[in-house]
Amino acid sequence: MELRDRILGAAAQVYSETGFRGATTRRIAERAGVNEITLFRHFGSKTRLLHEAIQCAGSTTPYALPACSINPRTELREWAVANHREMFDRRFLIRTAMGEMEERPDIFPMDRSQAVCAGLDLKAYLERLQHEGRIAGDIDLRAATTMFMGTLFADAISRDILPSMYPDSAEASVNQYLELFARAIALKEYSS
Amino acid sequence: MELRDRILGAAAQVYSETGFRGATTRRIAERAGVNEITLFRHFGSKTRLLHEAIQCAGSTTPYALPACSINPRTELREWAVANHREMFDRRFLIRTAMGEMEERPDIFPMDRSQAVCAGLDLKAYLERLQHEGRIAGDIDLRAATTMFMGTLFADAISRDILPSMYPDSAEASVNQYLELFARAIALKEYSS
DNA sequence: GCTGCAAGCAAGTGATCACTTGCTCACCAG
DNA sequence: CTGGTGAGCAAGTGATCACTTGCTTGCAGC
Repeated sequence: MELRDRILGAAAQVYSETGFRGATTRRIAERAGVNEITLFRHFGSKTRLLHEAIQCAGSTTPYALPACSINPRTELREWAVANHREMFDRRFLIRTAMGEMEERPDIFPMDRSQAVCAGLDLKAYLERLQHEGRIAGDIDLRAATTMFMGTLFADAISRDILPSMYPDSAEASVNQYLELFARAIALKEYSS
Repeated sequence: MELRDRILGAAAQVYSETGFRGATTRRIAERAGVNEITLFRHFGSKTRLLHEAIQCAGSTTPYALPACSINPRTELREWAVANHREMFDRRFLIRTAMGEMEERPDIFPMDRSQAVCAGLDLKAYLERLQHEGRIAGDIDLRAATTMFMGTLFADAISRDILPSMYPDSAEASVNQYLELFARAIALKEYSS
């Protein structure tokens, strides 16, 4: 089964770099160090191969926020850093897939993507905090969640192509976003 | 000159939908209602045509913030709504161009894109406000700018493909973002 | 040693691509 | 009436694409 995974990895990589049309079976086979015919014997067609490869490369084990928060600031920081890194590592795939979303909507399962799941996780976490009175009651948590996720997302997929806009390190930037976010939702520090 | 502009418009449109490889000269000519050969007579090659078309479709007249602010909240809202709308209208082009950025870095002048220019404008505006004491002095305005621009950007390019994440209207969402942003930077209301 | 399977190799097929050539047609100025 | 100009049309060229066929090779189990 090692060969199959090598092909899938190569396919996802080539797709991320050149898109569906640019990911020719020749290039994928060459990248995987495999004869072109082997692709067709294993996956039938280029479409099926890429579909499976992207599905596989896009799936992720989400980094969850704790059900019972002790130190929100620390928990949010670790969560934000982990989520940012995950999106940053997949930035090539994300950018390519988003660019081809209208033409091939089914190739990347956006509605169960990491960004959406993480957003739901964050919103539930913030609602718990709000219920405990640690966040001002008049805050629209859906907008706050979307804002914070959008900030992390935009940073992760733009950082490498707009270096002048992101001079600080990823971790430092995430810390600054978190600082601003905490002020926006009037997050109360833990009282110990 | 009407025909030339029609070709450029069709080229930008087809590129936005299908990317560089998918934007065949046949499709562009068909969309423009023009013989395929006319493209080559006018622009020499597909590459030159698309280059000019994207350059043209990507250029924009920036909506500037006032040099002397009277009502920051209102000024920021109008600015944010205008910038969001501009990015939203160009979302197809932006997504496609970002997806092909590594393969064809020169086709879309990112470093002078609307997002970057608007970000610089916003940062200068906020610095003026901070100098006037209307924004807390310990706020990192670069991070704040990046956060707000990132929020607007992520909303504009994700809204149509993640409707579950953006149930509210664009204008309502921008208002909510602005509300949170004002809290984050501790923006003081105008005192009149 | 034999069988069966997984993979490689050589060659080719029809489609599509960007781009070219040679010609025609309509229009407009002098 | 004539010459030039800008556009269309028909046809074709070489390259590349996804995918197929027929055959060979290496290897594991019996």
